[in-house]
Amino acid sequence: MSTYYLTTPIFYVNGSPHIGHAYTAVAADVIARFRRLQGVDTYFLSGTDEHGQKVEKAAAEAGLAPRAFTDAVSGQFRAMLAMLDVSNDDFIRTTEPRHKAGATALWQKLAASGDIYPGHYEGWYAVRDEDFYTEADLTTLADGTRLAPTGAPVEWVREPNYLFRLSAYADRLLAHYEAHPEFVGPAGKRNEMLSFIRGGLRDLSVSRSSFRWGIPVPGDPDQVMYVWLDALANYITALGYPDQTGPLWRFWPADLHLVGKDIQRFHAIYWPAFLMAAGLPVPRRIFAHGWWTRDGAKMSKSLGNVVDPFDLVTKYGVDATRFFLLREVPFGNDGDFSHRALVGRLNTDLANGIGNLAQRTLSLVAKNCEGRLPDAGPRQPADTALLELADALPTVLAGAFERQALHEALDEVWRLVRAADSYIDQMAPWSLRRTDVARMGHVLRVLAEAIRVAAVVLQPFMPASMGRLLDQLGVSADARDLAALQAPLPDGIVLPAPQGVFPRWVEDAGASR
RNA sequence: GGCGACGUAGCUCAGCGGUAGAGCAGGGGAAUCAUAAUCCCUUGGUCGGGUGUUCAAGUCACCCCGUCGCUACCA
Repeated sequence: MSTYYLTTPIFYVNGSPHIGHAYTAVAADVIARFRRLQGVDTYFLSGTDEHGQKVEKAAAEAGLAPRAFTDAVSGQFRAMLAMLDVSNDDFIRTTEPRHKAGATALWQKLAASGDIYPGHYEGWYAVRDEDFYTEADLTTLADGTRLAPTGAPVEWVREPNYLFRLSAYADRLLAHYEAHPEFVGPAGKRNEMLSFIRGGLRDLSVSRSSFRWGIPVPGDPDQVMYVWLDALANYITALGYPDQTGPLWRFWPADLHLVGKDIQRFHAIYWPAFLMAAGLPVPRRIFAHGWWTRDGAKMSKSLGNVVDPFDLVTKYGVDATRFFLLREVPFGNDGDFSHRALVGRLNTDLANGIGNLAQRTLSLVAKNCEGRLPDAGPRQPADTALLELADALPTVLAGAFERQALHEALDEVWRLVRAADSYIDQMAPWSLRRTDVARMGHVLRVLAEAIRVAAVVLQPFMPASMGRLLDQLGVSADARDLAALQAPLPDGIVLPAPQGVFPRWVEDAGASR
């Protein structure tokens, strides 16, 4: 049986979850659920990244010990996943013993092979920002003082550190990119990674001594591991690394690391280099999605326009939220969130679209077929045309999922929904009721089959709603994967009373925005 | 500054050498099974500007204008 291993980034716990985190998690969940629907042995990992200076600082500001702070924030991320119906198989925290042990083993492996060596990092450092800057970022004043872009004065500092021999991997990385054009997506991001590598790779400082909140460097208690080396290791420590004989190790290498575009480089360059150095296969694909703005403006805490995923779900419901995030914008592009846009999708695509289609079909069955699924009859050309569109859907969607073209997958389903609405209008079963009852039944049966296909393939996007729709279509709980679509629904099964799946959003009198 | 991407209907985008497309929004009509939902028809584009290659260019090349991304040790 083929396997599929996909991951979200582990979320950095220096702040609460926002729509960006929800987006990554939902997208990954949809992909994982689709693989399961295909019958693929799937493993889906999420988690939290809890070390580093920023977390140490955020904890101090909150008046908490780092561990107490990360326990709380990590819990918020876990709650977010649960609320969004995200079906991750595991949730790893970098503060867990299993992770620390695995990350330590990885370090030792890299040190043993000579890819980590003692050295020092030096550069322009701004004490006020607690950050290093490159020469190009700096402004030099008349008196020779150099300033960071933030206006903070910088000084040249030299910190003893362990370095990773990244420079030695440029050629191997380029060769890998060459041999695997699909390694990084979208294509534009791949170009950026390539030009970064071609621009020359310098050895990477992989330890820090300026703060304490991290995994200690083996054999050197004065240093902690660089958070990225620590964090990236989660993808293998969750599978049991360094033990490569455990039950989960079969999932390595990962099929897909889904990431936000801001952390592409760490995943597409540093991580594969670490893995090469450790003698492990590299992930098959790294795909970066875009960012959300809010009503056209950048989201930021200071502007106070951050979209809280908990609020979204409370207000619009889980499935409408999930659907909106994936339907509104081509996956990989940036998108804009607005109440208006979300309500537009909710009403047009869900309530007026598939919701209404199912309701009109099922209520005709309820009223005119004694609530039983009518038999399939001889097919007329229009029937065949609609059913062929439906039957092709699983394959078409599989292709879209292969490329993480989630918006395209939805687009394809809606082609079927529109075709079905067109079909029902042309066939007019409400007229056939008086002229040709048998044909009316056959038409409704064709519609039921088409809706069933749509509902099955939409389960990954809207698990709860599509579950309810499949209930109404009389599809048993164990016959809801792609393989089950091969068999027609049993004739004559009794269907429950139809009930709208997606109510229209009606603006309250008092509601603004 | 360097490298790269993009600029197509009001909006969001697809098309990437052979008579300009989709969804939404707008207009007209039909139907009445349905969540006043649906269906059909339709308005709308000198495909950022220019030069060139070609029998033929949103589609290739070059230049210009505009927008955006990357340009490493915060994540």
